[in-house]
Amino acid sequence: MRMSKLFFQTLREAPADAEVRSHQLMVRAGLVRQVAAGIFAYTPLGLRAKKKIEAIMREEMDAIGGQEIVMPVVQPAALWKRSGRWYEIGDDLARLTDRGGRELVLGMTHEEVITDLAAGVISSYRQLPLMLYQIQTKFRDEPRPRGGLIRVREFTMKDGYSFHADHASLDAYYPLIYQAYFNIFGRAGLEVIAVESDTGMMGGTMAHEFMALTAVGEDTLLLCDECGYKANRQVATFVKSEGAERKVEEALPLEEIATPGVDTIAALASFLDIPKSRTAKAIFLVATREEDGQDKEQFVFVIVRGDMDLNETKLTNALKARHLRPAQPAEIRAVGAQPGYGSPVGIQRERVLLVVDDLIARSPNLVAGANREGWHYKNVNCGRDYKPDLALDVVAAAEGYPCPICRAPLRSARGVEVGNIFKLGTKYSQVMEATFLDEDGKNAPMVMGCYGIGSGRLIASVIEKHNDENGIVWPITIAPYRVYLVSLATKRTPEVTEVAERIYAQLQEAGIEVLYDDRDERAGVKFNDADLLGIPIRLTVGTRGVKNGIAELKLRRSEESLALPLADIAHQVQATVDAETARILAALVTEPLT
RNA sequence: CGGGGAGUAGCGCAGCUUGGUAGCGCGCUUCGUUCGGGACGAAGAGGUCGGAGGUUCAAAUCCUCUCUCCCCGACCA
Repeated sequence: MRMSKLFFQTLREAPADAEVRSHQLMVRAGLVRQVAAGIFAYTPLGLRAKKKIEAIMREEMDAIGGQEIVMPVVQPAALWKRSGRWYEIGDDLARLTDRGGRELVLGMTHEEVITDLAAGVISSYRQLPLMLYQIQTKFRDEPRPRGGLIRVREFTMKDGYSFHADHASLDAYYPLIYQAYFNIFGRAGLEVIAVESDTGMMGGTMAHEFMALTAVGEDTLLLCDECGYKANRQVATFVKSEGAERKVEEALPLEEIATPGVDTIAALASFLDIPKSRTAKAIFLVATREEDGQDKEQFVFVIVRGDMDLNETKLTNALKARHLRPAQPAEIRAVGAQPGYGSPVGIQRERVLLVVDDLIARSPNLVAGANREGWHYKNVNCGRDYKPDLALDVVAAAEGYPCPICRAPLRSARGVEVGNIFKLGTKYSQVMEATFLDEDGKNAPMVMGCYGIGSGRLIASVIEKHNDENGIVWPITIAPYRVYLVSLATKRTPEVTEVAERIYAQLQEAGIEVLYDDRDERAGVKFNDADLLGIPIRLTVGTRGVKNGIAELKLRRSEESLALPLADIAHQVQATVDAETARILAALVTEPLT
């Protein structure tokens, strides 16, 4: 491609509204342009990178038996009503009506359509297992897009769905997809870790998220450097030993104490000069739960130790709630509790679901609120002073907490979720009646798995990792072009143009993707753009070189340059392409499923 | 949805306090000189000042409403 004809624009300065590094670089290098909040257009260079990544996805999906299909973005609401998600999902699901008044949705994912599709085609166990995938647009009306392509509303996703005759077949397939995912990210030059994750509204029994570790990540991960335990904070567990150690302490009499103006845990601990771990934190929530096909709201009173935080995901899952929201002050008072001085002692017990963290049940003599402004109780004991409905692990793991496997301190890190895989089981096949006849001639629901990777987020994550002060440093496997050919010709040096044109033709003939900077610009402009665009191999043709019969080859990722004889230059460039590609593939690893 | 910030040329910004001909840098066009790490000179093009309403002789500037975008949080198959 000739730069003089390319639809692109490099910017010397980043747009003011781009804060995240990858966003700034993608806009400055002319890969994407923002159209609306969380909605982007890809321009030619960005699209080429996207297609490269998607080609890798196709190869890896095909290698494990995947068959590519395409499903619609606009889908009938009826399908979503059948799965129930029409009612479960809120405003993230974009809904519209066609001219005939029929309800439609913009697909935010494709479980409904694929399950319906599979149900229509599959009728026998002989057709299973099967894996179908597509690379298609999704639309999720996110409340807050952010970070350029890190979190958007419209995006392209590679989503795959596998169908099995039984759980054993899915269990056998899962490690294959797990490895395929490592292959995809590895080939894209992105190091990821797989962590256990919440199954969320997808449902299912097992799930992993593939996380690229970066500070701009939206998820918090807990990692153990000793034994390799890794989990999303939403599901991470840890060893709660401290409470057990104090179990020997005897329960002391309940005592009411004046604590004027002390309405936070931090203030309470400093007022009484005790560690936060000797206090109980009250959290008031309202859970939406389905009972007899009806949504019902339930006031939930949660108690965790003062030094710990509630993990809402754990609580939501434990309660099988659809949704949790903070309770309003009026709602809190209505059950007999006092905001800021909340206590399980003396509330209208029948109106609340009382949940305590299991550590609370084992921690004696805590300080808790007295449900009276300016007063607290000392020596509150679970079991003696109040009886919880549930005692289970509902607190969030944090940096330094003991690893659940080996007790070494956990480390926390931020990550971007670039892919995820779920064992769905029969969640969708059951409600949508996607059944087949098994070997015994009985109807059974298909067992499903689903597997997703966002293209744009993956590109952004790669750039987030691979850049320097001058611009992007593409891994050669997904770079928009592999070679950036710089001609330093001027009007007075037509011989340089001639050589550059010849090299351009030779490289193209050799099948090497080359971006030819034939613009009438000064050397500095071209070199700076080359750095910004980050094409892995730069070939420079100038007066000096031409005189000596050489062109200059420089890798974007290194400072050194190499003189290449003009004769046979395509072969030498190809060798460099191969070496750079091999360098990335050498980093691929076999990851056993943990 | 709560909190904070911003909308003036393709990009980055000034002008607004104190109302009076809409500006600067980069980029873009033409010509000339230059030419191996973001050249120089000259001449140009490009604007409903986010939108609507109001105050005023007069509004980018003051008032009201509204839309959009960004950041933090809530949220996030």
